[in-house]
Amino acid sequence: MDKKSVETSVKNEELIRKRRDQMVKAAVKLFTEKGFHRTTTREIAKASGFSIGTLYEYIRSKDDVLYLVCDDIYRQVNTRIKEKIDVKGDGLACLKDAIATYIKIVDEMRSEMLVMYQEAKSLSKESLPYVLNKELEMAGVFEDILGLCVQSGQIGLAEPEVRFFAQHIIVQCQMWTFRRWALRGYTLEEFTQMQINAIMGGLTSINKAELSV
Amino acid sequence: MDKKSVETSVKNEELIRKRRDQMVKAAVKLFTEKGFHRTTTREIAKASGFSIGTLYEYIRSKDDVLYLVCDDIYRQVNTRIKEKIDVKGDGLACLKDAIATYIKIVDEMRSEMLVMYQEAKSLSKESLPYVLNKELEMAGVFEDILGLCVQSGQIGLAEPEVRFFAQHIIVQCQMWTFRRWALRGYTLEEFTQMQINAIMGGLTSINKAELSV
Amino acid sequence: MDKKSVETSVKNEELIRKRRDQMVKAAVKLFTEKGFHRTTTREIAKASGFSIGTLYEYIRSKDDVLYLVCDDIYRQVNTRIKEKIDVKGDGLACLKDAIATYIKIVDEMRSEMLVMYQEAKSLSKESLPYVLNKELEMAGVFEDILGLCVQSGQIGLAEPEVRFFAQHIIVQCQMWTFRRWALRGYTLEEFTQMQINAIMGGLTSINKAELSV
Amino acid sequence: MDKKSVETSVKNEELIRKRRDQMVKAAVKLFTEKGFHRTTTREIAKASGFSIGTLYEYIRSKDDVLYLVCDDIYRQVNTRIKEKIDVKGDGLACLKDAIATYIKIVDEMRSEMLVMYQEAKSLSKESLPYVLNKELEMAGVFEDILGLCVQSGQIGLAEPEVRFFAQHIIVQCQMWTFRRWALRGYTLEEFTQMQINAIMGGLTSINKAELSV
DNA sequence: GATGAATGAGAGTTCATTCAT
DNA sequence: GATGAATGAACTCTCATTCAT
Repeated sequence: MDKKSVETSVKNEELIRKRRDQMVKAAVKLFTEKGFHRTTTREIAKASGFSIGTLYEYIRSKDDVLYLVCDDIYRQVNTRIKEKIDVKGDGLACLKDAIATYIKIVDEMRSEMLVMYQEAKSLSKESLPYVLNKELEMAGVFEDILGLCVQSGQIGLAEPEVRFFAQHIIVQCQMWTFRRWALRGYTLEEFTQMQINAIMGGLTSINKAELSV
Repeated sequence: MDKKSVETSVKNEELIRKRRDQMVKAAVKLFTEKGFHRTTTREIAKASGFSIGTLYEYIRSKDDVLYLVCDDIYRQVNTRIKEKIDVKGDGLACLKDAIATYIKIVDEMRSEMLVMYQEAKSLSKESLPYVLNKELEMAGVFEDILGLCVQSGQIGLAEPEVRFFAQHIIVQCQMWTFRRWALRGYTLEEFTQMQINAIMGGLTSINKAELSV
Repeated sequence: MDKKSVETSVKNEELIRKRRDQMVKAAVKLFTEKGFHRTTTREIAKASGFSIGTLYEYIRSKDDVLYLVCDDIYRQVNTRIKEKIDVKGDGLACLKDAIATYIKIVDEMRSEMLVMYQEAKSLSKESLPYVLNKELEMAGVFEDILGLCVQSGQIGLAEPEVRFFAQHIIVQCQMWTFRRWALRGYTLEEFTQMQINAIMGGLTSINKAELSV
Repeated sequence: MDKKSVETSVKNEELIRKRRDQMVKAAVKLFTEKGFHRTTTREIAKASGFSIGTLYEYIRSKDDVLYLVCDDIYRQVNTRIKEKIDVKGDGLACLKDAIATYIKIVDEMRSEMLVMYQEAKSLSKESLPYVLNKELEMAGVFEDILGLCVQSGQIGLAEPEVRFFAQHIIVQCQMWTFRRWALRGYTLEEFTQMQINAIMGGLTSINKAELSV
């Protein structure tokens, strides 16, 4: 299931892309302000710059809008990650860079990601797994980097621990969006530094910690 | 603003407590299944065991139900925390216990907490700060424990770092609810152990980590 | 159909009178402020100083309250008219006095009468004729006075004209309630004087007027 | 604030006019039968010939219907008055004609005006002044005619008396709607003749009357 | 392809009335 | 006689969706 899977009565692919861009942009703005359920399709159409009739030429239902929004956001996030994060060289250095980079991406796409985390639960039974999969794909990057560290002997983690740690890291970075209210006092730089310390510290000292538990 | 602040036309306090318990229990179940917006007041009334008219004798609007749900959950979580977490003795040992205990509470109240994190954004402008405050109160417990560690010289953190770390810990523990889909492979015990390793490792090695960054 | 016709489950007549007085007083106040339909039975009960359950011990339905209110108002108006208006002596002088007196009564019972004229249409099919009858009874007083004038030869009106003129007079006096917004500029005295001039002028000159038409 | 001030989600002005005509016509009928409060929006929609959804495309709330009804009635009344009443020539003759004409208009629009006088009180705080203003506008026509009489020396009235007398006349004419139940015995012609006698007699004899009071 | 008027199921909420206590 | 919790029919209003133009 991918972007094309949302059926359309319009044939011109170029136009579809254009209209959906307008739509997603408008929807993210509206969902950010008032949430998915409190936003009406009329509002989405109006903010997109076309009529309600036209909106329904490019989607089958309001749920499709949410799906397109989530899909678009993941697309962007993944693109940026692939552009900016290289999985090679020194494992730990690579990880540190990746964390900083990912937090920066999270910061740039703050509203979008917040919308996604708050509304994803409203996705249809069919769309949700697809979206969660994209999230796992993203986690994969961190798993790869952690794998690099393991391979080079920098850290000692079994496979299940690697998977867990990737999630651990992602959640910490995303916290910048969903716990914003509790982090008002910190700048992006401070937050980044503290997260790197906390995460990487935890990682490198696991063996010692395990002994002491 | 506390529980009593939601106005009622019913006067019998005992009855109010009873009916609201029924209501909150029913609402949590329904919100878990289909979310706040997709649940109708009629469904809440029915699941509570009384009529729609009776429901509205105990609340003024649907939003009140959400508020009562959040309020009730925090009340329970805080009660359990105060019952089970002692802030005294060896700081690090205390912290380890606290993490394990908190994760256990999170696990027991999984549905409730999930509902809260997903729907809190729908709270009214007046209720939201109240609820966020309860969350900060909860974070306070971890700040206190970290303070204990700092005092005893077990870890070296400045005040802002303490506040940050408390949030860091809370988010990691709560992850057991909102990232459940990504943690299917782990038992509660495994998850707890890994989090303790990750968090406490990170903590004790911060000085070292800072040097190496 | 009279006051007693509104059935009660309470037997003590004294109590019935007392409770209904409270009720009517409260209802007039509320109906004045927000109209019959926008006033709830709960509000009436509360303003009356007893519970909703008690309210329904003294009425069968909300409509009964309106009936009791109208009935009570007519009772008061008629009592005052009978107290203060004498149908004897010089016809025209008597009429002039009656007009002034009636306007005074209208002024004293402004809110009550306004409520009645605005809400009477909501009376049940059975109550309305009864209330309208009371109004005709009131008009009867003016018919009697006009009869006095005719008998003494002061004015020359046939019977149908007498009936019409009584209505004409009553409407002009009541105008002080229902056209208040258009009469803001006048004092009660000015209004009274102008009405007397207008009405009595019309009356005494009818023969002449008829010729000129 | 005029007809257009009631917001619509429909853009086609022609259609708005048409639908609102249907709506007002239906509403007047229903309000006449059962009053504003006892009429439901669904009934209005149905009687208008469209669905409840469509009704709400042309109004924002039920109150708007009442406003549109009142506005429409005044529009019609004023149009007819301007068509049929000329303020020129012999003052008294003009006045006599105006009274007869206005009573005829009142008779033609009996139900409409009755609705208005009974329900206007339910208009919103913003609409009421607008509607009362229209009524004063109407009174202005009679003030002008009376002014004509004063100028030509046919009657001797000061300005405040002129304003009062205009109200006096209007109320007498409208009485044909709101006191119908008391005027059953008279034909329109009889009523008209009697009112002309009563009003014009009062008017022309005022100087004389004042002396005798 | 684009439009927007029309639809009606369904949502939240109110309130007159009842009846066990 | 008094109380007030419970009831549910009925109300106003919304909004996703369709389809003729």
